[in-house]
This record gives sequence, structure tokens and C-alpha cells, in this order.
Amino acid sequence: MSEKIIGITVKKKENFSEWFTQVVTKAGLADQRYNVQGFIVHMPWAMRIIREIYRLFEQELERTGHEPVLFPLVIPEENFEKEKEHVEGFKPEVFWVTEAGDDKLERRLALRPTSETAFYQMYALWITSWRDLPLKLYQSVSVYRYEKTTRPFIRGREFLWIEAHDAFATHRQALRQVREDMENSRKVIWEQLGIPFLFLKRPPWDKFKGAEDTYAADTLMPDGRVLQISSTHDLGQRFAKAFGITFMDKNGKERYVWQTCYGPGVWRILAALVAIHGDDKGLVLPFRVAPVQVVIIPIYYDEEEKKLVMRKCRRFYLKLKRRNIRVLVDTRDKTPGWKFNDWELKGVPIRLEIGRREVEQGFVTIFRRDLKKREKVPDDEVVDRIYELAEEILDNLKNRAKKFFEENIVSASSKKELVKAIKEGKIVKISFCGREECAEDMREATNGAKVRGTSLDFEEGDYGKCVWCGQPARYLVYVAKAY
RNA sequence: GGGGCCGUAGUCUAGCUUGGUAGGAUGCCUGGCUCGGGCCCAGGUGAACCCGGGUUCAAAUCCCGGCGGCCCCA
Repeated sequence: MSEKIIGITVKKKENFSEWFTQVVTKAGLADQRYNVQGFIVHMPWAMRIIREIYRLFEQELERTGHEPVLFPLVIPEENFEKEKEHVEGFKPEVFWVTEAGDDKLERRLALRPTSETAFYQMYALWITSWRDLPLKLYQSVSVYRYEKTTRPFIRGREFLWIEAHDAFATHRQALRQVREDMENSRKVIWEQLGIPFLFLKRPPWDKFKGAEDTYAADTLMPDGRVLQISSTHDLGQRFAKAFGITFMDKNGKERYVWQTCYGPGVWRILAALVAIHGDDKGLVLPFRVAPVQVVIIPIYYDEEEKKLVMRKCRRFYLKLKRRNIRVLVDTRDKTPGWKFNDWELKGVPIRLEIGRREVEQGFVTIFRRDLKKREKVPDDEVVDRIYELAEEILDNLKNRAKKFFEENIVSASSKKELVKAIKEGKIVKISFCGREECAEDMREATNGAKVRGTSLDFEEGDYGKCVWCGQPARYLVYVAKAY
């Protein structure tokens, strides 16, 4: 009865926006009541997941030769102005610090919207010889952008990400880095978190401002809109020239470095994790990033039974703890039914139910969150089964997500087909002329569908006629509505 | 950026049209309960109604401004 007002009250498929808002609030991810638009309080359950996501990326970055740094939050205006296209692109979104105490500051300080202009003036000081290259540094920080419409974890005025800034002696090495960044994203976002995505080369008008080329990962949200969750940019030598980042090569010749930057959007990856794996009961977390991986629910009716049951609970708690599994015995004074619902809302992947029956008959009831199924497992097989389940759950989530993703990528060979598919929330592959005006016209006529770019292995050529305007098509592109 | 809805205990909400002692549910605290799917029973607790100004004998209610949130569309 009262379930209606306590749990998630809408279905993910029927009203995704509302469902997402409710999950964010009710699963204890964020409290949006902090009274500045676009700035949210990150609650413990979210921070624990975010920390795990960070750990996965940082591990991967460090494995491939990056080191951690922390640059200042503020960037003086003169740095910020150095790369023309970059400043034009970001200026409308910058928060400025203009006063301190009673003084008006002589020069305004930008709150970093991204840190190229902070990093690269230092790179100019640090890099002098070919021996200093490559230089690969990253930071895990929040950045600030004055966005008009905000949504928790999807678009904020303050959000969390990682930014890696790399400098190389040659363009070839820089391009290899772009590949490495994509591989990093694949390993973490797809393999470990089970979020499928397309890596696309963005059209020229949708590049990162200040980059030669932008490559970005787009995943698909349940409402049919794509979400960019990570991007990597070939910066060429633009910033090197703007900031004077040069090195002496082996022949004693002064050269500009070639740069890349990489930004996995940790905030948005959490949003995708919530949106893609979650169901009508709430979150569904992969074992790897779950703050609590196994929750043990004791079930008893009186003090004597409690003693028996708790002894077994503690035994399994210690057993799992020793294996570094994040485990918790829920001793709260609530009914088991209440606890079941609570942990399902929070997405805990595995639950052990231990009551009189389990104690007397030497088994444990294991419930898996992703399929909402129970199984009885003999005591001495429980630990092994948990390890198996951790993998099975991830595989299942991956398969489910992949199926949804692939079913929603379609081709269209006519304007009509394209419009229809977009309306149905698909990612649509079409032949395309490559003109910005055509893309713009398409966007207006379809209520916002955008050309997201070409696949990485794509080669320019003759692809018949542009599905939208009928002119000769030089490209195959993916089109979708986006966040 | 455009349109709509909204702000009343921790949470959800009634009251606002027609100004006059703010009501319920849930939560929280006590106690009880075979407590295995958001139980159940009894008692208790909790709100100067988002902020600022105005009209009035009197404002949650009417007027103006601000802040914040949500939904739909771009």
C-alpha cells in the first residue's frame, strides 16, 4: 500500500526525467536543496560510487604513464585570453571572481571551466628539451560553467571530471595518445561499468574550442537522447603556439609540442550508470563500484532466534570482510521487507538473507539485484558463489545495456525515415553532405537532432546522396538528439 | 532561450478562489507485535507556511520583487 509513496513512483520507460530525479533523491545520491542553481550536495552514496569510478580511471591513466597534479581553481584573465578560439567558445560560460574583501580585483580571475590555459602556461616553463617529453599529467577536480538549464549529474554549473593534459614531440605520438585515451574509456566505461557507447569524431563545427579534432564517447539514455560521457582532443600545436611551449629536439632545433587532452566526465558516467542499469525499483550497481557489495539481512522474531541468526550473520560478515568485499550486516530496527526495498533502491548487487531456516539447514538465501532472483546456496559454497555472481551480474548488465543500445541504432535512407527514427529516440546512421548549414536545417526540422560525427575507422568518399539535402554525400554520420 | 507547474513539519500534502486559532499521512521517539517484501496496535513529538517589501484591524491566502525546484519544448 504505502509502497506507492515511498519508493520510485514512476516507471523508467514511461517518464524517464521524473524517474531519474526520484532515483537521485531517494537512493541518496544528491540533495538538490542547496540554494544555488546547478550546484548540488553530493551525498555519501554518490561519493562512494564516484570515488570508485575515479579509482578505475586513475589506475588506468597511471598505468599508461600519467601522474597526478592539482592546478589552481582560478585562472587569470590574461591566460584565459591567449588562445582565441578557446576563449570565444568558453567565455559565455565562465564564472568570474571580481572582488576580494572590500577590494575590486585588478584582474578578474576565472573559475576554471576546463584547465588548458592553467596547465599550459606552466608547460611552457617545464618543457625545454625533447627529454622532457612526453609530459602526461592529469587532475581529478570539479570545473565550473555557467549553464542555463541544469540537471543533477548530467549538466551542472559545478561538476566532477578528470582532465589529462599530454604533450608530445610529434603529431604521430599525439594521435597515438588519442587512441590510448579511447582505449582507456573503453576499458573503464564499457568493460567495467557496462555502459555501451559509440566513439565518434565530431564534425568540425562541434569540436572542442581550440582543438584540431575532437573525438567523443556518446552513450544512449533511456529517453532516446545521447549523452557525451568522455572526450579526447587533438590540440595540434594551437595552444603550444599560444603559450610558447617549445622544446629543443635531438638536432638542436626548437620546436612546438603537439598536445592532447582527455576528459572522462565522471559526473555524467555516474548519470549513465544510474540511467542505463537502473530499473523501476531504483539503482542497479555493478559489483565493482557498489559502495556496499553484499548486504546481510538477519531475519528473526525473538531474542533467542536473534542470537542464533546473528551468529551466522557475523560469521559470513567476517568471512567476506577478510576477502576485502564491502559487506554490511543491516541491524537496523526495521522489518526485513523494509530493508529489502531499501537496499534494492540503493542498488546493492548481492543480498544474503539469513533466518531460522538458513541456520537450521546450513544454507544461505542469496538474492541478486539485477534479476531480482533468489537462490539457496550451501554455507560452504557461498563465498565462491558471490565471486561468480559478481561476474554474472556485470555480464548480464552489459548484455542488457548492449542490447538496448544496438537495437536503437538504425540506418535511414530517406528524410522521412530519419525523421521517424529520431522521433522514436534512435541514433540514426545516414549518408551526409558534410555541410554545417545542412546539419543546422536538420536540427531545426527534427526538434534538435544533431550530427554527432563519424566512426573512427571512417574514410571520406562517395556515399551517394545526402539523406537530408540530396547533395553528394562525402560522409556516413550518426545523428541523434542529445543532452 | 521559450512555455507551464510549484515552494506549508525530515518527507508527501490539505488549506489559498471568498483574508480570521495551519489539518492529515508518513517520519522520528516510547512500548507492544512470528516482524521472510516498504506490516500492525497504543501513546508522544515535530511548521512563526522560501526570503524581502506592500495592502489590511487582521496575510499561508491578495499585490510587487527576489531566490530556489520540477516538467515540457528549443
